Amino acid sequence: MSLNRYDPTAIERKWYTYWLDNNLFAPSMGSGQEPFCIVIPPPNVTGSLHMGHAWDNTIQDILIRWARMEGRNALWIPGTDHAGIATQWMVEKALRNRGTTKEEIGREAFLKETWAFKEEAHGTIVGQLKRLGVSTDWNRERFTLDAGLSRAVRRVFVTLFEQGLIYRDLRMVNWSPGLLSAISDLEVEHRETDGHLWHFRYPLADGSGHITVATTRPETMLGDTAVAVHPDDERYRGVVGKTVKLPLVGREIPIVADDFVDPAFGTGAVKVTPGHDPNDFELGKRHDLPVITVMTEDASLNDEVPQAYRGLDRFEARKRVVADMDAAGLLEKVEPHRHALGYCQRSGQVVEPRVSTQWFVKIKPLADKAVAAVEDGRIRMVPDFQKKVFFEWMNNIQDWCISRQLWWGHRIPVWYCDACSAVIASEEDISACTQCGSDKLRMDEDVLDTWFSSGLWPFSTMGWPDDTEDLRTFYPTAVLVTGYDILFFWVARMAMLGLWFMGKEPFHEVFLHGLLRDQYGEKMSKTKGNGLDPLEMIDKYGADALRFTLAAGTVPGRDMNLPEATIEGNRNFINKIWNATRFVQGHTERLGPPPALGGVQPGRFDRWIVARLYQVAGEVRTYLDQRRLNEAYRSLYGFVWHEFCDWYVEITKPALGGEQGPQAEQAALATLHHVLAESLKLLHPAMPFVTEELWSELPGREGSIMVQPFPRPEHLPALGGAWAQDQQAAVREAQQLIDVIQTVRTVRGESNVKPRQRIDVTVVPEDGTLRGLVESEQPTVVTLAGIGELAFAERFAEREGYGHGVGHGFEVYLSLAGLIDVEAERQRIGKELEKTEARIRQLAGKLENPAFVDKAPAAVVEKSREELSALQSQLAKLNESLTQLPAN
RNA sequence: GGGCGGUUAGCUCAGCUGGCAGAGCGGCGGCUUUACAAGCCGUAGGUCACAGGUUCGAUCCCUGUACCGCCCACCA
Repeated sequence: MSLNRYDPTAIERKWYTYWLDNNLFAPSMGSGQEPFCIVIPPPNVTGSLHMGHAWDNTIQDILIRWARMEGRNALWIPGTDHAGIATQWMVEKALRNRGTTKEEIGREAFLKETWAFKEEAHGTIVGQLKRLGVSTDWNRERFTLDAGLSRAVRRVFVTLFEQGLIYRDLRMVNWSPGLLSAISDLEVEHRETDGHLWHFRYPLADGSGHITVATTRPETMLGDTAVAVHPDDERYRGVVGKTVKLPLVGREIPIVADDFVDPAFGTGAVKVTPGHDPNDFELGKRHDLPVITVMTEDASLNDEVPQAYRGLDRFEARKRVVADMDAAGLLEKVEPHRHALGYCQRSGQVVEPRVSTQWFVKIKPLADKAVAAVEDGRIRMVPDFQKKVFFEWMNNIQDWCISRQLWWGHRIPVWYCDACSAVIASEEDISACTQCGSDKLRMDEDVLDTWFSSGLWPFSTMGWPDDTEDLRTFYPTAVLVTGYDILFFWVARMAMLGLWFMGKEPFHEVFLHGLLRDQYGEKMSKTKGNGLDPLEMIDKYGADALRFTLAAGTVPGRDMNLPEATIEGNRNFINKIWNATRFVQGHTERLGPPPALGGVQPGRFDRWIVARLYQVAGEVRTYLDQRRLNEAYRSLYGFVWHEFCDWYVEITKPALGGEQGPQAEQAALATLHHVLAESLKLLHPAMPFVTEELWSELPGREGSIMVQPFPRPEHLPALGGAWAQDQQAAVREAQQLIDVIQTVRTVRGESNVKPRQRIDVTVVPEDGTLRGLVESEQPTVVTLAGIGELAFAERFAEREGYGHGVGHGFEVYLSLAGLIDVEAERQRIGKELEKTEARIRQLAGKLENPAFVDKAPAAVVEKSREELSALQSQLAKLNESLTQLPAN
């Protein structure tokens, strides 16, 4: 069968089904095979995947498919994350749209609702991943809330609890009034915000005057329990120990001295609200101040404040307090003030510091192990500079607040006994108190931070806490691929928990890619609506084009801009490969199946393209190994398009036309086939669908391209015959011949000679080697350069009517009588002269410098000398050519 | 307030042991060349942000400056 026009949608579904049906994504589990495992960063079941996911998964698929072709026991485990906050937020939003709330329908119904939501999102996500072509082993798919993973979560919680590394405490936490839950430090987003600094007068209780405090949060004054000044501040020396009467409230509160206060900021006196400010909370502890929480969970004022303010939202209350203070003549002044405010990442609400009882992980002991593993290289970071970022955070890490006042997630496996007040952590559900036997047990209402379960992902997905074959085979995983934006959220947690529970790092390498941006460098996001939708791009250009684009844009750690035009360009590249295959296929059908390489007598160009193929194969492997995907695919793209298609395919045309005898014909056919087939293999990890399709079209190819050996430079010597001999010479000679052809073409182009018009050419080589070379490849040179009569001369004096070109070690003269544009020619030569002269000055200067000649490596000096003399002879030729141009 | 990136062609970006600055897109000129107009041939375009330093030699290494982006951070 022969190929039609390239149409991605026509082939992609077919091959994905084929791969699944043939179970090609499962690990081979062959003994002696080196394992190579990746666990997918589980996408949130909140909706659909964006381009960032497509990027992340393309990289992983490339690494996995490559490893498979290298003969490794490759496994990629797929799965999804329940994403507690994010998912609950979406479902709550949906409920609100239906005019109800989760409280109204109750916990059980809400969870049912959320599971349904999850199922739908999951279906969408899996469908998208399949469209992208990911070769994950779907039989091993996991979900963070499934039974196995939940068991792992409980095991980890209870173990850490028993080790004293999980504790419950009354603390000031980041409270999200939008979510009605505590959130971790990492979930707080700091943003510079314009605010004000209000100066309030607090009258001294003894009537001897007032003290002025400065605050950005007037409403919290209703919860003030002190005023603080710096102990050394002369201005306030006399008032420390006195009390003030808190305006609007009437409470008498002390003036205390504390080092924390910065005398230079504001008035040097600060109101102290231990219930609503982390600093004040600490300060309050030092001075034994009462903690008054003046807000409800949704951040409106509660009954601890005077009647007039109760029930007001905190920002309403702020206005009211300022107005009332002003009315009382106690507002001294208001200054604009820009400061960083904490916002809840999910709900967007300003975080309200709030004292509450939460569960924490004492994280330092775990962090130390992770830092050590990165320091000593058990975990490698790509790019390397991310190590610094990692250490910075890990070395200043704070205890991790893991309880969330949500419903969607792993319930905290702790029971409280109302009879004996025991607190029991248990892996199994319990119905009676393990201390007193009472059945008056209450299970903790809260759930765990989502990242608590994702942190176990590299081993929970493999069946831990059971001792499974997967764990024994695939843990530690080879590489974790993700964006640098979740280094702390996820990578750090996996490193810590993996080392703690498995005793081994969860991955040998962390490969951090960047963030995707649009063509203007803006971060892609749903809210901005500037994101390219991966499915839309796949529909339009094919998954392979999208994947190749993402791969070729992958520079470790660097953000990528993704203009649609780039995807289009790469679709065109695929189209090029498609058509090259059609070309080869056409000749195969005509001439019969291609012989093996070992059975033909290769010509110079055959040896050249094969040598280049294996050079490129070496580069691709090296670059992939270094995770420099951009370089790997730049190299491959250039080879396939600009060497194989632009040159080699063109070069074979005369031979395939039978002009050079049966031997050359067979050699060309065999070489075309081989180079194409091997190129398809090199391309396969990046563009699996089209390479599989084209592979299946090549005669004599058996089985999926997925499991073919990835080409290596070492394969070249095994080809036998003349293939491995004098590769350098073949490459050098081919390049010289190409130079001759290009030089002729340039002169033709400058004089606007029609492509089909044959022109007589005289080549003036500097030595006999080149002449012999051109003569031996005359048919190729003549065809590709559009030459009529090809002649050689040692000197060529006649200029009139001739176009002149200078290449490396030769000149060409084109018989262009009547065609030559003298003025254009003069300008072109003039320009060439300038360039040559400039370079000569540069080189000569260098060589006249004794320091250079002395100190630079001999090879560099020698190279410069050679280049200089070549340029000088070129210069002479150009000058001669210029002076002999006809006057007009 | 600390820290990390970036600044290279009109645009988007490569350039990883210092030795002639590259690609894609876009531009310009020419092509119905029997795989491909999603193409082919040719071509123009750069003080590698700025200032110093190291070096025979710096886009690359060091120091500083200016912008841009990001991360972390409890000064009200």
